[in-house]
Amino acid sequence: MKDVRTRFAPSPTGLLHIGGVRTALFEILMAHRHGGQALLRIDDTDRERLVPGAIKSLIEDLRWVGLHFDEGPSDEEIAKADSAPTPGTGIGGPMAPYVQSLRAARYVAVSEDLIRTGFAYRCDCTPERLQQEREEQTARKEMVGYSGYCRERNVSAAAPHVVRFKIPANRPIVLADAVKGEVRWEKIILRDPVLLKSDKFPTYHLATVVDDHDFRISHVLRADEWLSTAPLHLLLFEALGWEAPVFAHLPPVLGTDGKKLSKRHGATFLSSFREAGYLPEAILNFMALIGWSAGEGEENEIFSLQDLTRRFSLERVNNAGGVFSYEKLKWMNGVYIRGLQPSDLAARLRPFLVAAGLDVQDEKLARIVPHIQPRLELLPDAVPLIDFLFRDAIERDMPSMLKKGMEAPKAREICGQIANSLAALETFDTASIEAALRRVAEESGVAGGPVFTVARIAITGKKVTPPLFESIFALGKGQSVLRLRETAELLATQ
RNA sequence: GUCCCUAUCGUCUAGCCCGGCCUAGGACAUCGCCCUUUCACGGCGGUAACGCGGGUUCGAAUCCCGCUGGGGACGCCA
Repeated sequence: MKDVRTRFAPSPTGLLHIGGVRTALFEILMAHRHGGQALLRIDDTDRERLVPGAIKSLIEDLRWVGLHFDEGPSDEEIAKADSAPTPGTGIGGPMAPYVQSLRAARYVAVSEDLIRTGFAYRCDCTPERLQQEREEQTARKEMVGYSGYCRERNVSAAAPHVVRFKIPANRPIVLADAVKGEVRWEKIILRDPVLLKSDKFPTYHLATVVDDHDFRISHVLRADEWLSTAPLHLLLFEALGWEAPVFAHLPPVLGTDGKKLSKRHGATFLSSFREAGYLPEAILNFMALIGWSAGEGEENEIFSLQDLTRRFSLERVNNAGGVFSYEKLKWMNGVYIRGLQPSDLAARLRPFLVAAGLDVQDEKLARIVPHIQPRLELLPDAVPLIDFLFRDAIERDMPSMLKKGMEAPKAREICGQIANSLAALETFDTASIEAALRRVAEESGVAGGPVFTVARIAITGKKVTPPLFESIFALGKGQSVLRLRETAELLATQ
């Protein structure tokens, strides 16, 4: 396959949705698999729904998740298109501009061509008139859509108007979709859709066709919901005398109830996942698996972006929609966390610890990270596990310490003994700490388990913690001894 | 109402195009056991699916038809 070029064309109306992440991923996988380019195009033709700063956040989100486009809007373009731009987010490319509002004149020119060649016409029907038509059609249980009233009226270009495409009657259409296979329409359901709005901006239909042609897009990968408008797009390519790209309609990402994934199902914005402590690598891997699979003989499910790029194929894209499982994503996030270099994990953990109000000390963090690594699914899971390292005062779960026959006086004695033997240690490392604790257990005639529980709660305050000896090592000798003595005093008053 | 897409364990899916190797494989979740100083990780094992009805065929998850279920589209939104 030659000159593969794909595009991701979000509209700057808000934050990047997780479903959009999958589309963007597939665009990139497809292009890069074949040595081509993936472009980012900003579809800002709906002037009413524009959200200031949205272009910037879209690009930042894509960058954070590890999706890097080869061409896209430059800083200058973003500055022109977005009332709240941030320099440094631009991408740039040889076919600028990549923002549709900056190409507005091009769409007007194409729509004029279409009128001239008889494929389109001006229409000045009022919204009220259209509304009325729709109501009547609904009442008659007919297909709703524009009647074609202005088709032969030769509406003047001077007055406010829209430009509509003339849908040919009874014209069968066949789409050779790269994932759905051959899709046929005996007749087209759409009724003379608007190409150019009265504000002279194009609708999606016109803009996407013109741009996919102008940017030499070879493969259009887009969500399933676009399938029903594909005949229109095919007709437009034909009317314009342009070769249509290959279409590939991607199966939808669904919520647990089988409906399109939305806020009701939980977090859907990519930024929410970032804030919840998901790793970009895990998100990408997981999203790839909704709608795509490696195929027969492959039982592994963990794929880096590079693996995915090497293996991706439209043929292996599924037809049916898939439910987004937060549970499985979490598991996969844990897999990726476990695969991180401890220093890397520490760096990713840091902001979450700080956000939780902890006074993070990097040496302690570095000591404990390898031991919490297999215990994390989400980054913030670390907070309750290691907050004892970064607080001066801790709350102690005394009821859990004094369980299963462990009496307060005995616990107090154990705390004292451990404090003494830790204090006496010359080399303070996990091996010597372990030896010391085991010795205390032996001398006090109590099994290791109960002794460790006493120590654990005395030092960390909790019954669920990282491994004890490593925790003590990370905390440090001074603080550990201090906490044991504090606990002994606490127990004296019990 | 019209049109289009779709249908394998609770979930993601392999297998389907090229019928027999499928007593339907893997993963998440779940249950049990092992490991173990807590909690995890890890290991082992279990429960669990071809939507229904007709064909075609010696033989169908795989091919054909119908039904049903689910989703989407029918905007001067994308």
